[in-house]
Amino acid sequence: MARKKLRHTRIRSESVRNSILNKRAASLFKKAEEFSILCDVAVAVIIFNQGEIQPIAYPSITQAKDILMSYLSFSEAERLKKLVKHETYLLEKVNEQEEKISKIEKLNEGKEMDILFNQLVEGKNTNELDARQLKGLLKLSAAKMAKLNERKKQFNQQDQPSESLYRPSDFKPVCENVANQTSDLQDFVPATNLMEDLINNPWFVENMAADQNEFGTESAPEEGNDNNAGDDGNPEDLN
Amino acid sequence: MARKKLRHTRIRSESVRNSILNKRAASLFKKAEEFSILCDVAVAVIIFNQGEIQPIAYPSITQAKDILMSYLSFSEAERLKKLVKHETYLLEKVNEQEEKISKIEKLNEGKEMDILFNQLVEGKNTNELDARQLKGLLKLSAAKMAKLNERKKQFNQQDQPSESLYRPSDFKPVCENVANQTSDLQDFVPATNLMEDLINNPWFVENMAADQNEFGTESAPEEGNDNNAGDDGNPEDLN
DNA sequence: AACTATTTATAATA
DNA sequence: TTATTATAAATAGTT
Repeated sequence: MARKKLRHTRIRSESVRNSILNKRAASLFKKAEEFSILCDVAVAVIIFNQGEIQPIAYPSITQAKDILMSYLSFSEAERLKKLVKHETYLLEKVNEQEEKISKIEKLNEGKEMDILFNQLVEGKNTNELDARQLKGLLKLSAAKMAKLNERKKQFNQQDQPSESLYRPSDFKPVCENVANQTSDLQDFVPATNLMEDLINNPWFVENMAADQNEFGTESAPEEGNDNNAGDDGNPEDLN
Repeated sequence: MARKKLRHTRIRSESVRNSILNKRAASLFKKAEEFSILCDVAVAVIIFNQGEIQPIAYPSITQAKDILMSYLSFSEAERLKKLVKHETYLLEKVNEQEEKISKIEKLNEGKEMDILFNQLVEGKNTNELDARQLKGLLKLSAAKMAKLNERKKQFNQQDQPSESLYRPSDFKPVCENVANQTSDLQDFVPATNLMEDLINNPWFVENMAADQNEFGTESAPEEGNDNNAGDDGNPEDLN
């Protein structure tokens, strides 16, 4: 600097300031260039003049950007990469879990229906059930019905004495231990007959048929576009 | 600058080069500071010495970063923020789902046990069950047992005719529609008696008792540190 | 923009 | 390393 000591404050005159700015910027860039060659370093200089959107930069805006990014983005970009990876991982996890939930819920519904069916067998009042439960239940009971009917047919075909129905030729005691431990084993009756009795139980049959007629008209009239009236109980008719 | 003309090539000696690097960097920063004050501009200088991860920067790494980010990385920084937010969202979702799964699975286990119990009542061979199923089943059956015993006690206390047991005073037909549609309604027997019959069924009682003795010694001997031998079937003894 | 009196920066040396 | 110093370079103020 010359003629006088350098100022430590902002230059008031805008024209002077701009003049100085250009000189000093050029000088700074020249020094930066010398520096980078002499010392074999990468140097980036960026100058933001307030009011102007575009900065002036050494070696160039693009190069300065790249140089800076190579550092700022080293840590940041690594973090970014990790984040993206993490995000991908999380998204996968979410999808996996959603599938898992879906499967479990399906399974759950099936099990619930099984329970409801058994509760019904145990005498639960069907008025306590909602439309969804009834629908699932009907599906299940139709399936069970079909199974039982088939079994009944087999029994009738064989036309054997009723004792052999409860103790078929391949019957084995449920627990060998029990067989050895209990003395009054011969007069027990396997619980298997409980279900079989159902198909000969008029209450069960009538109740099942009535439920199918009633369904969708009283418990849940809003979604009642089902036309199950006159349903013969064929499982194929239930979705 | 002094003594001789400046070189236009890289300094060979590493010690000299490093010495020069420090001087020149300081000088550059000094000029940058003067410049920014005099001309009221924002200046950022970043010097990357190859091999070193951390750069040297004016006004500071953080400030240089900020200055640059305000121009170069506006979009990038926004993207980063959004990613972080998204990640938080996903993490929350994952946690929610994990809780959901946990709840469903718990519920599921309970239902499964209910089903197993009913299957057992229907005559399923207990040898088909694994240790976990047996354990849950025992818990459930003990609870049901207790309920039934209590009920049985009530019945015995009341000492009423058996018809009133099956048709208590508050009994209502399961389906009004059925009552109106079926003529042979009066001779139906509610299925409620099926479960009640169990507690008088020697097979069921013996089988339950046998299961508890057998449990953990044959079906799953590897985790058999349970000592249920001589268990009286009291539900409090089951975990 | 060019000049120039100075100040600053700094390469080589101690 | 640090200090010295001769000298190149930068530059405020002037024209």
